Amino acid sequence: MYIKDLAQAVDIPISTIRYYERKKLLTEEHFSRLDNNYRIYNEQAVERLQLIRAGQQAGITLSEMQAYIDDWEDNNLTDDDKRMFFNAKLAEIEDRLLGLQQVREYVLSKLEHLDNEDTQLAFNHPCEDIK
Amino acid sequence: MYIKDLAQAVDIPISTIRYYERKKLLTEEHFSRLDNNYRIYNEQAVERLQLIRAGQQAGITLSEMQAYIDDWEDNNLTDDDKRMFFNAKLAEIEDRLLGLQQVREYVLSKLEHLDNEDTQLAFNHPCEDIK
DNA sequence: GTAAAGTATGAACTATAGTTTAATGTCAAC
DNA sequence: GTTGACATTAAACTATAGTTCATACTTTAC
Repeated sequence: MYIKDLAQAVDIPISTIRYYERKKLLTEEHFSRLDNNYRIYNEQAVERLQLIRAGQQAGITLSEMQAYIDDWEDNNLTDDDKRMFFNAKLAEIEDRLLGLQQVREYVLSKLEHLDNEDTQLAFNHPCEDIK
Repeated sequence: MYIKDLAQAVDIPISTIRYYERKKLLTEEHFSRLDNNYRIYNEQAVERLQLIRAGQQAGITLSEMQAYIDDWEDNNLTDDDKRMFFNAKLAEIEDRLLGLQQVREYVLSKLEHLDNEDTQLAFNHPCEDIK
């Protein structure tokens, strides 16, 4: 899979794919080189890029992801280290999920308020300020 | 309320508060000046900063917020405009929630993998659900 | 009345996440 | 054998969201 094909497969610009490689988020495991020096990517590359995008959606930065991947792939860690690491990450994720859900409620309430406004406008009620 | 008090009230650095002012996210409506040129903030400032933080949680950039607040306060937006804006934001939030849940599943699967390893190694109890 | 703490300003600096550019190499088609 | 589409690199550039710095003025504490 040439870089162009990978870019199309995951809908990420070629320049960004090379940037991720510079940032060590893509390594030798994700591609090899042809004689002409062109990169040839494998399926792991697709998965890694999808994981990066999922992580970004979740508000995890590239360096956080990098650190996480490093820690995972470093076998200096005992199972307990790993468990602690993942439990910590999980707690962070749960926190973020909660926050995000709150913001969703907030946005939803604004939408409802707008809809109520419509019904109320007919009766000329004064509109209170939104939050 | 001096800038220090505001900073404490909303847990945002003083430098960031001044930065938001530079970015026009805080205006004359949110503070006045003493004779010595010190800013004195009002409750609206607290609310505005909380709104900014909530917006950021929802993935709204400062310039988006700036444009949105301007339009909102100039009454340039119809209710349908507002509805469309919030619906778009809602879709983005749902996206982020999905991404976050994917990452949680991924982390959970890693933890389960570790625990299964343990079960085989040490006859440990199966792992109860975390969180 | 001097030092420490707080406030002000503008400008430079930082980090993150890329994008763009320039210069060059490769390959397939005509 | 030249054109065009693709590939390579390093380096410069951009935008966002701040932070830090240098310098200076004000207020509070001792």
